Amino acid sequence: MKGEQTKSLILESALKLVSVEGLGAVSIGRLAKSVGLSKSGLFAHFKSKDALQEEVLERASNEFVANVVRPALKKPRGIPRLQAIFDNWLRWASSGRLPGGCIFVGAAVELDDKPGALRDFLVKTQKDWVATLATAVGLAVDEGHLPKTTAPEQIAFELYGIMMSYHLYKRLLGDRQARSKAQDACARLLGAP
Amino acid sequence: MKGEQTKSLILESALKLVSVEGLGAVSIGRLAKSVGLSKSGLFAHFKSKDALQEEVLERASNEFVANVVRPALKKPRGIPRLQAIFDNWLRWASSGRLPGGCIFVGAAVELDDKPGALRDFLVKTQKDWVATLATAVGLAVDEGHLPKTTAPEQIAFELYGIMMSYHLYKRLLGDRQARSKAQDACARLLGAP
DNA sequence: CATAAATACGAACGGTCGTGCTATTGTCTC
DNA sequence: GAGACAATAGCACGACCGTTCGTATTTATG
Repeated sequence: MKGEQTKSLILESALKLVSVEGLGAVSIGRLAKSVGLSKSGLFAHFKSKDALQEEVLERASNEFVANVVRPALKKPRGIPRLQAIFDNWLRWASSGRLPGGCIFVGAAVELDDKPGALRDFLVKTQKDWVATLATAVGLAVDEGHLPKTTAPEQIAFELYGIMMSYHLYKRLLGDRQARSKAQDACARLLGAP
Repeated sequence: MKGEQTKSLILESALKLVSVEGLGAVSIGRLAKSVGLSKSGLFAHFKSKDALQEEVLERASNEFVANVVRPALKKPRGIPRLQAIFDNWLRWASSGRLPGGCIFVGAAVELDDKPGALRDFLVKTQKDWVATLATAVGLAVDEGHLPKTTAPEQIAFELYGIMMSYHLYKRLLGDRQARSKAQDACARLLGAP
């Protein structure tokens, strides 16, 4: 089937466009032009714009797992794995791969007041993600890398915040030290009780 | 002049609408309907949509200063003032006043890749804000409330992150403990070296 | 190679968008 | 109260939106 590979090309383009302009700001017409298809030709691959957006989010989620989560699972449990997760996230959030930064940061803010299947899907992926973070922290406690009094969900919350702050400092404020600030914050979080 | 007070009413409505839907998603027609004006009648108050958006951001900034920054300045320098800033921010970020949450969180993500006067204005306000945070931290160091080795800009970065994480946990994930998580994170940041 | 199916195109639909015009209404000043 | 001026409404415009439909072209299948 050639359809599948065209669809994949469309989503590839959509991912970049969405990362820059946001989910709601990408129109089918402009996306079609960026891929070199006609509006209706592109539309035929998805039954609706909602479906297109959902597939974009799904693809982003898959890439996130492949680039951030999965590689880190090869590292030994505990701090090394946590550190790998964090480093991979930093890389993902500012790789040229997504020229506009992490899609989920944009989607989270855009959809937090917009009920619907799209929001539901996003919530699911984000809950999965913080659960993954918390689990990794829990393993670090088990390994004795972090004190037994550590609350994994609290650490996940703070890691999430560091990443968001990094995103903003780098992309909006243009802070060249954003990365080192994020790393310092992470080091203190994981290094001191 | 009646014009000014109508304009104020428009901005009042716009603030709420923008907080829920985002800057780019609020159209002049819908805003007009929500205020009870005709599209052109409303439009006449601003020479362009850009100008309208800028005035919305400016008003939000004024409200932010009035609700978050200024009241905290009455507290004594150091930890008490820092704590007040943080508490006020939490309240602002989830008061019914802005039904969709903090406007700047939305605007920051929406405008980070969209050059223009609007983005420039936002960057200015956000830099002011982190500078204010850092200054408050510096004062706490001067007062001896925080160790002399504290890096104020680093603490500001992390406070920013805690607030962003709180916003997301509460609004998107619907976490009822978001507030206490944010407070715990803040307590650790300001309470332990 | 023929044929059926999958894929892409172009045009058109009712809507909404931001933004100009021209009137008409309302409000302030003397 | 009348005249000047600010404020609002109504309407029209071109552009783009998501979506549908009929048709042409490409691809896969026998």
